[in-house]
Amino acid sequence: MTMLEQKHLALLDEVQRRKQPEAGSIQLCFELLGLASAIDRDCAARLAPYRLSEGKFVLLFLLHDQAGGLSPHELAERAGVTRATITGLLDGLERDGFLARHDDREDRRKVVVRLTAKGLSTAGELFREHTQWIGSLFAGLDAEERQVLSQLLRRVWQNTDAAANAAAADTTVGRPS
Amino acid sequence: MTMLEQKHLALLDEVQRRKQPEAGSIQLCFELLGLASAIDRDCAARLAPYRLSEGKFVLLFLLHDQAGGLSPHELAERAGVTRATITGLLDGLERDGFLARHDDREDRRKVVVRLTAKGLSTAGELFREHTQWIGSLFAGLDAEERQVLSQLLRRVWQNTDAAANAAAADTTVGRPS
DNA sequence: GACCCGTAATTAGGCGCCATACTATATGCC
DNA sequence: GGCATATAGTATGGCGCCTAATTACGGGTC
Repeated sequence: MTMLEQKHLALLDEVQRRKQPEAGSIQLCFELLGLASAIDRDCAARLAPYRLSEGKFVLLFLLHDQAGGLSPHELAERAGVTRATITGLLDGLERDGFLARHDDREDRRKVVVRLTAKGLSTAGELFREHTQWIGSLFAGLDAEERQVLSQLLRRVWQNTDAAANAAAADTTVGRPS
Repeated sequence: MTMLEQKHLALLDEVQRRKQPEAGSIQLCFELLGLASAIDRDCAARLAPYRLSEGKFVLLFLLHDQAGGLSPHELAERAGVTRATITGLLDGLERDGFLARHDDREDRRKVVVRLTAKGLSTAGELFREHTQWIGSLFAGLDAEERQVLSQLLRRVWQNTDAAANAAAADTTVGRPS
């Protein structure tokens, strides 16, 4: 069994047929992407019975220890998505009874989002399940192997645009590395 | 700079605060997912100037050496998405002049999709660019390191549902592993 | 108090993906 | 021939994400 995705097979075939020197890198890249997709799919499948998506789960988690609630704005910042996206996720979560929106009495532009009892218990339950599941994915690797994997991933990440942009920001604000 | 995504930071913080034993695995998992997302984002950014998405690029590639064209059905199979998804992608690609739909004279249910000249040249150009770019991501790793990374990824993949399902299918059809 | 500007949240519209339901055509069986 | 069934493609509606536009409110300035 291959861990590659269907869409990548044709690409890889062609690269290998042409005997291009990048073939090894490309297969490796597709293995990495395929594994990440498989993990995302598993995650979605685990959350689906609760009528939750990964994005919604993150909101539940962000709210689980905030007795005073959070505003959509804060949720957007901490989840790393736009406020517009938060609006849509909150709509679904409110519809399904996981949380409620309340008016902020001090600043009438604001909304305060708080979990319901259902939301709170679901968040706790899922948090435990979720961490155990992820732990089980990497259960086969010992501490040293995990360290090696982390280092290799980090070195690849250095070549992405995200890293390049971070480095550029670094040189303009602080010192060049 | 961290390669973790915003949404993962809060989760990871909480796990570490609770000193759960899975903390190392979870950080590693999030590094893996973050790298994959960074690669996907870079890919999307590279294709955006052409008004293409990754899904559309795959279709262009699948068609680039098919002088006789392919049907939406075949495209769906080879790309690993549903026919409905193909319809949407084709709509966009046809609108932007990369390809055209023709009626099949032999089977009037069928449609034959063929690249235009523009589609053909774009596909060729992008295929070269794309493979070089992926090669550059992994340029920092030598053959042995790539091998190690591949093996580690594969061992993690063994613990996903995809692998479990593949194994189950195996035992029903052929011999247990 | 009227004005401008910034901020909070939402709406509107787009994209890519999905599952489901529908239409048209082909094909096998009686 | 006539009908059931399968297949090809599409339409519809949902989700998560985005950007841009809109609406409501707050706070400063004159």
